[in-house]
Amino acid sequence: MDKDKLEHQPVPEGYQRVTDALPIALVRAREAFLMFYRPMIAELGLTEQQWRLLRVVNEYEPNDITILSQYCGLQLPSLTRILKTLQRNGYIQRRRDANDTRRSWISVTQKTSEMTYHTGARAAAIRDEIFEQFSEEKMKRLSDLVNELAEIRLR
Amino acid sequence: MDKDKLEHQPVPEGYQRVTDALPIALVRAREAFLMFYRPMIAELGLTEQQWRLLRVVNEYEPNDITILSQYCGLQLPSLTRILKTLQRNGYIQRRRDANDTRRSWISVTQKTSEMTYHTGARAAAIRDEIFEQFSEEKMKRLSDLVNELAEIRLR
DNA sequence: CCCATTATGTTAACACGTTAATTACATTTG
DNA sequence: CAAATGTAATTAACGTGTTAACATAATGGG
Repeated sequence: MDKDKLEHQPVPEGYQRVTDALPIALVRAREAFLMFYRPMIAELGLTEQQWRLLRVVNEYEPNDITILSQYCGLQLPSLTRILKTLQRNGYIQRRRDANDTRRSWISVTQKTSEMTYHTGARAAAIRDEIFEQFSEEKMKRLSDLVNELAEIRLR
Repeated sequence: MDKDKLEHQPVPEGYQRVTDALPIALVRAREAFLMFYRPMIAELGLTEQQWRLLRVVNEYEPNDITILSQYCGLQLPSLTRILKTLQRNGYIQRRRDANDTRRSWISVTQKTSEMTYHTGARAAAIRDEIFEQFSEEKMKRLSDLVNELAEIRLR
């Protein structure tokens, strides 16, 4: 290989500058967005993933762990751990499926229903605060594109 | 999906359905995108974060750890660990700043230059494959929006 | 100069991400 | 119906994410 070229960092045909890399931008965007919610989630004594899972279960209960995994963007091994913690702390409950004993049905407890209800207004206020810096219209355009990207698959 | 569940779960004014939540969509989009690169990164024997960091250092070397942290979207404690591993495996080198001994200057080794050079074409091919499912034009629109969102800040 | 303050990392502790292997049960097939 | 295959969830092992505490070095106002 031509060592002189490397000293000036030549790039092959089609090389993409790393600063254009989408995954990094996605991580940073998520980070900036979540920053607004962290104080609230921390006050509840939850992690961001626990909060995410509880909101999903709250809306789509009862449901099995595989489906929850897809809705939350959390992998099964993570979910196993998180559910264990949340069950221990009284946020969720599980029940074995009678016909297929491999499966469990997950649902929230009253504690979670109440928490979700009472934090709703505050979460909405935070969202409005975000809209002041990033309009609802832009957010809509972004969501559509992001959701579409989330659908692409390796062939 | 049973949207009537909320009958027994009234929602406050302004409540946002969790399936509309942007952070989850961002995670899933990143996941879908990265799926195309995982085989290549795995073959190199690197993790996704190590790969990300090496690409950044390769383009912006030498640089200090705090700046790298910002460019990569990796936090300092993570970077400390990753740099330790990468240095042990001969991918990067560090040098103390003479004027400010707290700081380190990170740069790549020849091993990394060569790797980056040789994988450039394959990475470009993967990107083209992605463009078949998600056009370059959409990608541009998405990147712009995502980068703008990444700039918002808590006041 | 000196002390308080600020800046650059590192360490520690615990939770999550990722892959592979495993367990246990269900379903299909020969 | 038994063997093979597939599926739901867990476990294990290791790396990363996140927060707080820490160590050390630079800096700026008395």
